[in-house]
Amino acid sequence: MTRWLTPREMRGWRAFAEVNGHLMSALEADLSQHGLSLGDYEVLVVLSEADEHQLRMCDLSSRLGLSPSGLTRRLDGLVRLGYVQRVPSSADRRVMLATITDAGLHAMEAAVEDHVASVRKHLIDRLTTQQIDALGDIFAAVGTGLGRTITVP
Amino acid sequence: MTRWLTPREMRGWRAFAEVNGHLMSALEADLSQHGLSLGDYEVLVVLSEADEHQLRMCDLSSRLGLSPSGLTRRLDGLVRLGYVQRVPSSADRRVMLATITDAGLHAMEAAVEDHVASVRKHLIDRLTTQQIDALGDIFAAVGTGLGRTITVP
DNA sequence: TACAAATTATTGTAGTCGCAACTATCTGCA
DNA sequence: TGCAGATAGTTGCGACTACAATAATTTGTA
Repeated sequence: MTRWLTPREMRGWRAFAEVNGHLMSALEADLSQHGLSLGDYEVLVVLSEADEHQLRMCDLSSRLGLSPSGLTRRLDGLVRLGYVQRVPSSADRRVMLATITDAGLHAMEAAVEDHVASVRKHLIDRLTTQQIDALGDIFAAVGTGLGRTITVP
Repeated sequence: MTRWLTPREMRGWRAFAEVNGHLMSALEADLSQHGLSLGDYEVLVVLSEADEHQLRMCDLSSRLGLSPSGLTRRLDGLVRLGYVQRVPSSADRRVMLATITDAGLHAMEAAVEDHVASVRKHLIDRLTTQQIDALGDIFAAVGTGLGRTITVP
């Protein structure tokens, strides 16, 4: 027996489903002025917050929700830009450590101000304080269901 | 002067940013058991709710957040499956009307039950009633900022 | 120790999408 | 009416991504 969505559940789901993509597109478009895709930017952010500015490929791909091959190609681009380096791990010779370079840190810093403004403009500043808390609660709960823990710096 | 994100704002944004993709991947994976991508499914839903089961390509691409060319290719696939037909508009010869077929309606109906269960499992049933309302309010507000109006059947 | 199974990363291949360019058609205004 | 500009859809092309297969290395167990 199927439990259909109630009108209120339908409204919540549909609003999310319909707006989600447009929101990400808007953020992506704003960020492109700095020559970075949202995906590239996320790599730089995650690496900049990692211990010693480096992370194993497999950990990074999991964090970013990318397939291993997807991350390999994404890193190819960032290496070409000089923002990231590949460093073989001395502890495990299967492992490549993705390391953010000084140039990568500078590129990220150059973009972060506009990016924060973009997130404010399209998302945060449209919400009340209660809604911002609810947003965190909602996606933390969903993330838990998906076996994810949210990382907040 | 940049207004940085407060810790609570950062938590809301990061939770959303980190979980969003994983949520959509989970829904996509569940739906793939019916041989449909989430994108294909959305086309069928939108067309099934449209007047006379048909929509102009440009209206459809806007609704789905796809570029015109992206919609052309997506429809190619659905036409090949027999789920959608292209019908030239008699009122405007530039226009092609995308029309859902009976086979398309059946394919959608065959998938909808599992899809609703999937949305419940990963999203709705993890939230309180208040959070479900908040989800609708939040994305309706964001959608308004992006010039979108949410459509609820 | 020895070897099967698991783990890590990359490459080949195919599917998807957006941008720019193009064709066809319509609209508005002189 | 006639024509410039706007609008609708498709196609070429390049970028991005996932899946499957592959190679290298490590781990667990007999």
